[in-house]
Amino acid sequence: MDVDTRLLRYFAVVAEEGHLTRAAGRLFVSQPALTKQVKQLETQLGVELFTRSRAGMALTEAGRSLAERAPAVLQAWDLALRETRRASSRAAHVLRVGFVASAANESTQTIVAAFTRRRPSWRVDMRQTDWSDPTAGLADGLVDVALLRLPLPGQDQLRVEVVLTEPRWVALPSSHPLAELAEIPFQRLWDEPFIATPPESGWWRDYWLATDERDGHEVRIGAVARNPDEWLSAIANGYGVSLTPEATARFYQRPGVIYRPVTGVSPSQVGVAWAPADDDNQVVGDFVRACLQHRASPDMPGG
Amino acid sequence: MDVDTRLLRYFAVVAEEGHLTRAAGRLFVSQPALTKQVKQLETQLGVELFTRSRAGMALTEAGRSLAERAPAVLQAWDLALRETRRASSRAAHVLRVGFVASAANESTQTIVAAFTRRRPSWRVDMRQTDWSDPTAGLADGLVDVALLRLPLPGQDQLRVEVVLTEPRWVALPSSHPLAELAEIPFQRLWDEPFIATPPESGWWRDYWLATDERDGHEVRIGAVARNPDEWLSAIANGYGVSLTPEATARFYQRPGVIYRPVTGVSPSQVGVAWAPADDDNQVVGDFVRACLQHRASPDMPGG
DNA sequence: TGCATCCATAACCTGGCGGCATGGATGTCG
DNA sequence: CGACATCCATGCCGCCAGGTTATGGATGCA
Repeated sequence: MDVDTRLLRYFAVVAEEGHLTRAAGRLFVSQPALTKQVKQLETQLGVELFTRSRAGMALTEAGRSLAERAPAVLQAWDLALRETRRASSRAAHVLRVGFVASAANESTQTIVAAFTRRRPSWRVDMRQTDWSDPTAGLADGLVDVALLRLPLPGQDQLRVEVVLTEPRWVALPSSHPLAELAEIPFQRLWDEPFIATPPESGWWRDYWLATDERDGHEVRIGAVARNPDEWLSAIANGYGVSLTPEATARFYQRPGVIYRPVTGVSPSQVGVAWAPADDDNQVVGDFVRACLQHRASPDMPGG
Repeated sequence: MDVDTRLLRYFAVVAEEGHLTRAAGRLFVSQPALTKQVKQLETQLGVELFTRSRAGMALTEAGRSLAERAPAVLQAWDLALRETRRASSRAAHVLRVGFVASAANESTQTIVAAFTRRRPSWRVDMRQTDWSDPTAGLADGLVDVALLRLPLPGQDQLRVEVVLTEPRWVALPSSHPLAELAEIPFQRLWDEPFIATPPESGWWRDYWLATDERDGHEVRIGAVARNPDEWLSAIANGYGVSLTPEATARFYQRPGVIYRPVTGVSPSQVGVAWAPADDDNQVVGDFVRACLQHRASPDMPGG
């Protein structure tokens, strides 16, 4: 008998939540859709997985059994998926490089050029992810190596080398009163609403809100942005301000948004990261070396 | 990303066969359907799995990677499926007993009655499968224990106890010339067309065609039947004759079909079988004991 | 009694899967 | 050299299954 892994994911979430309605929310589908899917799974299996009540959905014995084993199925598929994609890019001499918007700056082209000199037969496939995944797809095996903003959650599961360090600035609506200052003490921003990355990004979100550097002061979220366009629009609309790497000031000029240096917040770093499984991967190694070479002589592309 | 396990099965078969057309045959789908499914899998993965040529489909590197891991996914799902169903019937105090049509005879009710005396709180769920699966669902984990016709393919992966032995008879169209004999030497049937079980039943099919007892004589297939109704119709229609257990003569009387003893073919056995994993399952054990008790005193249901 | 919170059901729309028929490429054989 | 066989791909169509919105039914709470 066949199943769609989607059904198993649905089931797993419902089992975990214990509520159809809440699970539907987490899965971004309507509650009737989930009702039908769960029912269908039960029909296909010929087994009751939940006992329904107004209080929610409780697992039956059979449901518990499935809930125990479904994750293994999903993981097996996930592994197959990642390894297949990895094999594909490898065979095509394509290095998949993930990056988050804020990590891409002038250095990127220099690094890629240096890598291409080391591996002339290889092509670099740059893949940008939105800010819900600070690992830029590395954690999911979607890329072989990634240019990231440090620090980030899950960092200790990855190999990381620092490529460069730069101060954090702030982006403000150009009409903002503080825009008149040439340089802004962070404390002056404590009561401003901030534009935040999505909650899925974990404490990376907190890092860019600098929650640790507010002396206990509560942070106000003015809006959530998943990518530079949403972010720039939110700021230009006056929904809030946002810390950002200095390089952003050069890369994302837009009417209505201005950038200012900030004092009183720690600097940010760009790092190159890869999976421990690729420690012996010479191609990944060459890309990392290209990054480190850049670190040594950032102004000399031919370095 | 989600997949239907069906897609993975399709892929695995195509990978194994190396030919879309042949794989389609094995999977009982049309070749265009397979073409589309494989393409879709490739699109979803964003990866080429095969290199097409007029000679067939050859796996790419990525395809090989997937072909290595897909079986693990399918097995994980298969295990989850079986264990869930097992948990369900166990929790409901239901013993799932599989049987093939020809194995069910007078003994069945006696055995079930004896089991019920041993386990009054348990219900027996009798599940008949068609003749494409001689294990009556035991191999697929659809049942906990099965009443089968021995011998059968895969027998050595199962625990088996013989319940009874009976001669094989032949079923003929009533208008058949040989019907006038009170007893038919098997050799007289060598040139008759035979009704066969489906090919999926493996050499169980050959056993009921008695291919080993024809002295090398080629067997003629007159029709294929998956269940008693198809079988009786085929015989009544004159498509062929068929060996069958003696008990069938009592259970499946129908106008146009007669039964005669046959000399020169080995007898057949009814066995009870269970999965080695259930060696310590006391409920399965009780059912087996009920069968063996029946073997000791078949005429005394209370025995 | 009115409201909130669950899950189930109904009606509807759409996309995907399967089938058949057919096309295109490429060896093989008379 | 042309007819044929053998692959896989494509176009078209019917149908089902998944999703959505709106609504109903049961139950606990203020």
